[in-house]
Amino acid sequence: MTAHAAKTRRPTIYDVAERAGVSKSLVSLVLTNSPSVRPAKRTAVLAAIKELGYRPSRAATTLASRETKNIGLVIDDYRNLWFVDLLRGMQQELKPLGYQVTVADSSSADDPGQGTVERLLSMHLAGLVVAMDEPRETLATGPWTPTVVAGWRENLPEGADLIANDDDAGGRLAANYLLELGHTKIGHVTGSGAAAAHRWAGFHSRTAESGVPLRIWGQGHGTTEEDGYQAASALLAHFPDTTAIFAANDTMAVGTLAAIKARGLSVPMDISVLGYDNSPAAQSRYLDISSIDDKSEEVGTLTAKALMSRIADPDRTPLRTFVQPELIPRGTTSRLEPARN
Amino acid sequence: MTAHAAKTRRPTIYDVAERAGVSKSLVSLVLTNSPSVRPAKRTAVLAAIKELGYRPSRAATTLASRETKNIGLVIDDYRNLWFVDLLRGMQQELKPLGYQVTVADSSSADDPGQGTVERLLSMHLAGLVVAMDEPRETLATGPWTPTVVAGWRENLPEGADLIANDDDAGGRLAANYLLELGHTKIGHVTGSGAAAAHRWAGFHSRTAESGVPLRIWGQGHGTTEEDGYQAASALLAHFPDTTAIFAANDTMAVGTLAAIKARGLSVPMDISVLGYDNSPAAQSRYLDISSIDDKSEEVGTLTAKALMSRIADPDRTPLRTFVQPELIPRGTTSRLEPARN
DNA sequence: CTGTTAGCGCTTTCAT
DNA sequence: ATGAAAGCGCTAACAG
Repeated sequence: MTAHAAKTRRPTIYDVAERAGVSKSLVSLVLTNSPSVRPAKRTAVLAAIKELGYRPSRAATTLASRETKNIGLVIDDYRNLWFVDLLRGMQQELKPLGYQVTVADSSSADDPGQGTVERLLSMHLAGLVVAMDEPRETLATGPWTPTVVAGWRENLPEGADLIANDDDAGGRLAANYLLELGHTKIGHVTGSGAAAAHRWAGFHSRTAESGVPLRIWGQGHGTTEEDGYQAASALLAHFPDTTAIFAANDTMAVGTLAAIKARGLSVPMDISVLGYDNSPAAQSRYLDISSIDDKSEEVGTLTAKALMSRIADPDRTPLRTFVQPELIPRGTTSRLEPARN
Repeated sequence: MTAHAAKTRRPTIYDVAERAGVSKSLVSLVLTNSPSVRPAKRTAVLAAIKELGYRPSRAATTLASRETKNIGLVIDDYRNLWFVDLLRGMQQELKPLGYQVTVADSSSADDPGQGTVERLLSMHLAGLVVAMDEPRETLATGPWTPTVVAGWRENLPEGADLIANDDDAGGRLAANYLLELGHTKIGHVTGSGAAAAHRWAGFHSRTAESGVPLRIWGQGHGTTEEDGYQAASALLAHFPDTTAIFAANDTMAVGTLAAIKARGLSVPMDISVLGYDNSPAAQSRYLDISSIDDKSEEVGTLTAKALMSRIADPDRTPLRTFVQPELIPRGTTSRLEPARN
């Protein structure tokens, strides 16, 4: 903008029209990339826009056009990095179509969950993606906004699609892997939440098939690193001969690592540790944690597709899609040494 | 909403008024919490709102009231967790005032940086907070939106306030600490970016004062864990007698830890490692990395205050505020054993 | 206290 | 190809 741009009110489409010597409608036409605008006029308008530092008002545009290209993504905590891949997957699918996604975390709202959704919903969203474990209650999203739930399976809003990583299968994958490695004194540190519950269920069902008893700790508690540390510490205190521990998520796996270190044992020589999420922490060169990849990015692209298809056909029957997780072996797991035990 | 809620258009203030048997203005009054509404009418309106599943249109509200209570926060990557504390600090100050903050990451925009800001700016923001290191260019924010830059000091938009952690002081703090611990063979792994540059400068100025030469690695490269690993590996390959390494950030410190482990050395017995940011990784019970706390939350509250004061007085002279960092000693640093060397 | 009347900035027919 | 006019849903004076 030019130097004389005083700190006056922000320019409107009228200012641009006047400066370019055209009508407001013409400006609107170039704004929407209408092909039926003479090049000369178009450049004149573009020039005026630049000179004035004009930026269309999103509010006015939304109001007038009665639709937005915005889709909202609700997560529960920015520190749960799994949403980053989810987001990337969504963007990949959505950006070419001109949509933008706005993310909001519910933890910062006064009213956990509902407040954030409320706020997002008030902006004429084209669609809503809910990605939080443990929603306090069923979300009242209203029937006007296509919504898909990513990664959580309880209390789905009516009519919403569900796209999630198959935590049950992931749990079985984990159990199978540890069993194949020869472990039979197996522990599991878990916590609250639907995801943890399913991982546990899958894990348990597989170990049960092999007649291997499970040492479980952490039920009803949180899923932070500290929770993982506490649960693993307790587990090891009660069952010192444990040779493998499956943690409900990578963060808890780090806590488990701390608990093992605190007992003076080493990983994976004494105890194997397996996490879940294939988070940045697991991928860390230093931590190098064996983990189950929940394919968040794929969940993201499928979520986006579900959204698009529901926008096209609001009445189609709700989807229930489960993405198969994948085991990523790394440095924290190893075959049980015959020597031990 | 009731079961008969057909999938029709979303209800407007008119529908609510009609259902409650009042005028549109009255509905608007209860929406804005006007005290001059009779309780009976108010409850009637509230009931109608609930029954209809009505949600005010943000676009219309914004357009009509000519102001929003929205402030935007631009970051460069959701994985850079430092923004979480910044955000918390801002929220703490802003929420009581009724403002909400919308965060957007520039990495997901086609046009890095500018695209995101552009989008944010188009929504009648009450204020804008820019929190990214290494902006490609000066941001054209326009004079209509009060903006404050948090944590970065180059290429400030004209008229913007600056609130940042004092990286120079932090660097000096780091050097002083390592020196006090008795280290004299000191290394530094750094990377690109203004923050890293200042940390390095401060660190260097302090070691120089004590006549201690510095082994520096990583200039011009990135600041990821892998970058930290590479830089630290190279540094140690050239100067195997190094006893302490200061990393430009915690992530690089983790990479440094990996490099040290790869050489078969241990921390802090053989080498002390000091990070910067006091990130969740540093605070991890398992990693337990000594670090410099950049007081992001405080930067956040000051940022919010700067924003509020500028909204009140758009013409006040730009602030340049530096927050003093604090050293947090943890398990990765220790006094140099007299035995060694 | 409550209803009426103007717009907010922009998109959209509909003419020209 | 371009201009005129009519709203989008809501707030904000003003009257009653």
